[in-house]
Amino acid sequence: MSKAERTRQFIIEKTAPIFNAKGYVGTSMNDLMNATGLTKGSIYGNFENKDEVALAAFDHNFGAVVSYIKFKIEERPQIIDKLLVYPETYRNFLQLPFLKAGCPVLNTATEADDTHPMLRKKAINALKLWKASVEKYIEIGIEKKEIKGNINAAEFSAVLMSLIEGAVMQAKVTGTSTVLNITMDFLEKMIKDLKA
Amino acid sequence: MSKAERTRQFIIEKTAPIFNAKGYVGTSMNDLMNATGLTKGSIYGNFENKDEVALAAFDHNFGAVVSYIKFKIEERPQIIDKLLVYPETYRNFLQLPFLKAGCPVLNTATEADDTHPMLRKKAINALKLWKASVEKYIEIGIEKKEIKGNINAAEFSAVLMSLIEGAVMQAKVTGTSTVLNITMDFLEKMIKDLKA
DNA sequence: ACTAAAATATACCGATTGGTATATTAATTT
DNA sequence: AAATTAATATACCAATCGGTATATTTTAGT
Repeated sequence: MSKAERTRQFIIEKTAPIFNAKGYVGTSMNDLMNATGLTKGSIYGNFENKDEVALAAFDHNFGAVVSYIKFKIEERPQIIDKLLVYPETYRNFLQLPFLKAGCPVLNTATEADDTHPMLRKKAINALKLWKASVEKYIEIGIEKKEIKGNINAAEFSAVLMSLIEGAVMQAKVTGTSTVLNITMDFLEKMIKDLKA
Repeated sequence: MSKAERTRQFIIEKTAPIFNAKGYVGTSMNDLMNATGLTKGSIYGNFENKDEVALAAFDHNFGAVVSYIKFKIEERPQIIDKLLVYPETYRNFLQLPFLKAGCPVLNTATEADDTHPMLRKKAINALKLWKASVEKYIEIGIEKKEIKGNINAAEFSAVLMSLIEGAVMQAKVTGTSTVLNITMDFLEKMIKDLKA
């Protein structure tokens, strides 16, 4: 890993939380300089423009969530237990360092939908990956007879994702976890109800 | 209604959709001038600063949703039918002029949670009103024996709101309604299941 | 240790930001 | 119709925006 590659990674890691908290337009080059301790010339030496930093920051933020969840899922042998990772994770998202500014997909989607096509595309793709992953587990669960055969994977993933994103939004803005906990309780019941 | 009051209202109506689409930081005074056809001096003659326009714009955007839903709810005598207004409305939100830029509560909450305390407070209050309204209908429904007695109003409102907000976010960013329709189908089933 | 190249800092650019003081126009009152 | 007040437009402000050209420093290869 060259010096430049390390610096690039350093910039991404330091600025990613700021982009997630303040959004794309809300984050200035000055913010990036303060967060990294580097000067503007140094940042522009490693990135073409602000867009490129923001896009890399999103990948980093989303990647952190994905790898955390993936790790927890892979620890568990049973499909139902794997799916329970989602409510368990988001129930405590305010305490998780890479999620305390909120879900990067949610934040990026609501800001970029009408304003920033490239970030929007990233958010769309993240949703697609998440959906595909949940559906795959449902299908595997059905195959393995761990999940009832009549479960609709597309419906279940839509409900799971909507519940999480909607509850995360409410918890983040209010600063309280009551609605989040109630919603995650409901989701856990739903997941356990999948059992064949 | 004085000229000034009419102008103030005019500014709010013309700029509210822009604030909802581009967000608070993403909307500039220039945007407000273009949207109204008025000059900066004229806008500042009717509002103290950009904040005051943004706060009034949020009230207007949220008020539009509330009055639309309230009207539809009041048309229906049965509690279950009243609650069905929510999925019916949000299922078509991309076609409704005051919602086509997305839910103002969702948009404002995700932008303002870490950045703009006054807008954040407005979003929190909007959620509180929505929650109280849903819970009230549940309680009335139970009293009137239209809804099962063992239904938890707090749980139901949390799930209803999370499902809607999460699905709206996904529909808005992807530009497609499949996930939204699936989720609203699920919510409708849940509401019909409340029946005593 | 010397040199070439890569990485970072400095100083600047024009454009735009939110905001204001003042001039001008339009509406209201007498 | 004249005078007063309210509403709007014009012209400007300092600060900040994202971005760049160039100078300086640091790193890596010989």
